Amino acid sequence: MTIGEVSEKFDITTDTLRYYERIGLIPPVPRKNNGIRDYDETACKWVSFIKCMRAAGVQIEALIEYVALMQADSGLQRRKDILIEQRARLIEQAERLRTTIERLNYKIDHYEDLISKKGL
Amino acid sequence: MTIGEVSEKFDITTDTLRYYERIGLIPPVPRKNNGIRDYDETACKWVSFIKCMRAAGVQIEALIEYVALMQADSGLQRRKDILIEQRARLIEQAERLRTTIERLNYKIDHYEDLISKKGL
DNA sequence: CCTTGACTTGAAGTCAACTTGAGCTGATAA
DNA sequence: TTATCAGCTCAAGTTGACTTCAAGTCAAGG
Repeated sequence: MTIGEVSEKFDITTDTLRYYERIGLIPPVPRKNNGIRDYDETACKWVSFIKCMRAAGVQIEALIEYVALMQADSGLQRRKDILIEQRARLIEQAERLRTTIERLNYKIDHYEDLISKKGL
Repeated sequence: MTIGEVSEKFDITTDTLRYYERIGLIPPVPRKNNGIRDYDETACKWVSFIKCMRAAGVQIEALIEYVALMQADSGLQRRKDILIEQRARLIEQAERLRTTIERLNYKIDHYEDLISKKGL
């Protein structure tokens, strides 16, 4: 797959894909003889993984460390720890979202009351 | 309450509190004769509300508009719409978090397998 | 042959959301 | 009394995560 196709597929600009690779957020993508990136399934899976993590707000730093360990095929325990820590962050964030949504629900109900009363 | 006390209470730096007020993220805080901020209950409630919203990732822009309408005591329907839109965003984000946490769970389980096998 | 889309490095630009610094006042404690 | 707080303002700086630009080269398709 060319970078253009991957860009379409995951809705990430080619610039961002190259940027991600440059900073080590995804491992080096295999190239054709002419040096053009040729995304294989593994590369695509990385893109998908990173996209998912970033969309949830996982920090680039943590992902870079994870990807580096992955490439070195080392730090099994450390890799697991990174994922556990990031998961904990996300769980916290999910809880914050929950309470905030609650608060908004309450306020919105209040507006509904006010607006319906205005009509009388 | 002084800005310092409010800062302690909500764990927001005094700088950030002043910044929030300056950009209209919270309404102007009442002052003492000498010009020093004197947070009353209303002001504290605003701080609490904004802190909650920001922690969940609600954009400053939307909050500024909301606060402005609130001060003008106008745009009842618009205010409600802002809250509804922001709530929708948060619900989407909560869903993204959910799927990402799932994905991490899966990967972490996988690492548990690998690590336990290594011991054999 | 020329256009198109790929590629390079490296730096500069952008945007949101703070954070810091400069330079001030006025109250309090050693 | 000196100095050290806490407060004030306003402008400028920082950070994270891209995004764009310069200034090219290269290779395949029409």
